[in-house]
Amino acid sequence: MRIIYMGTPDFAVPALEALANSTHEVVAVVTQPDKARDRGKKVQFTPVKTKAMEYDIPVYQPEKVKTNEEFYQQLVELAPDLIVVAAYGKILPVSILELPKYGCVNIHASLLPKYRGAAPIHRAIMNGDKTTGVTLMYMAEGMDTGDMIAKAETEIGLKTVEMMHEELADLGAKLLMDTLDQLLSGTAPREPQREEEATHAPMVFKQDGVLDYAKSAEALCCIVRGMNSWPVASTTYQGNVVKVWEAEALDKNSGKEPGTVLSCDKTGLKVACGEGVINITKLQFPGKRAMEVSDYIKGNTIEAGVILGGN
RNA sequence: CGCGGGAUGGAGCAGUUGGUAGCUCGUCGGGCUCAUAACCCGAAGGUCGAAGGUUCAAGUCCUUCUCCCGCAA
Repeated sequence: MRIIYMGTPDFAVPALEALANSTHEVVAVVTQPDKARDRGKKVQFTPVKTKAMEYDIPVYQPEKVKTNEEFYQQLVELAPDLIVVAAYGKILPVSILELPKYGCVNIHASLLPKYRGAAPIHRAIMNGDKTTGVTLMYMAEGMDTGDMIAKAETEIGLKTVEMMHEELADLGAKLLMDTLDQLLSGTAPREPQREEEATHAPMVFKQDGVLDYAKSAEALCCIVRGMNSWPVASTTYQGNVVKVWEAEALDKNSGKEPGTVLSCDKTGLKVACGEGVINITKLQFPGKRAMEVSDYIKGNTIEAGVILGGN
């Protein structure tokens, strides 16, 4: 069978790899255009493009897909039986959704209908959810609103976004492969989403990771994990933006004003919160690399009593 | 050539107007102690990111390069 794969970031790589290694033919990969990003504005390929090139699969990178007749014609000529999408990053018009004989399916990193949208993994962790998962679904016009085909659930525990990304990417790939035969014979199940249970997971920005010590230590730790390794939680110390990579909630109260540094030693940087105490164990100062607090204090000090956050 | 920060013993940092390279932690040895991640004494360990230049003399000034980091995307 002829399959077109559309995806962009690392999350979309495992499923592409699984398909490429299957008995089916991935006739084309569609991914976001190369962009000059990072320091020195170097042009970088998307992870999916890099993987596609390893398998010598033709890569398409249209700037626009909505009203792009030329791109649509290219897809028509490729005559796909199925289109698989995973974190592609652009909205597909109905004309494309209806093109393949067996439809367009999407791998979404949440247990739909919860966390529809751009940052489902981040939001699930930041909200302190116990579990999350991946959902394989048929694509519809709305944002992640299509009928569901299969799901896989997993514990969040103390995992960071980065760890969950990897895990869910693999789970998603597995889900796809387990269901592929049904998809390609038109016998896959279809379960409509319960609209009333739907929630949205908007994109995360740096601003979302600015620690507000009025919150509970528990909640702040979820944010820290939900922002690691991107965009990374942060706080302010003496006018510098300090990134907070790792932290744990301590089950005790200080009575001090939220944001007050209680102590800073090799066991961590303890800060008073609205509820509980947060123990920051790994941070990063401007121009420096991330380091354990136990390393940081070998040549620096953070005195007890100062207030972090300054806002 | 997008803007800026950094590269100093294993780790984290100092190093003033250029003049024998320091601090904290760690490591090793010894001591104190019922004991210790605590304390005391001592030791090892650095061609100061690389290459050139200026100088009587460069971690410190000039040039080029490499790598790392933040912002912006």
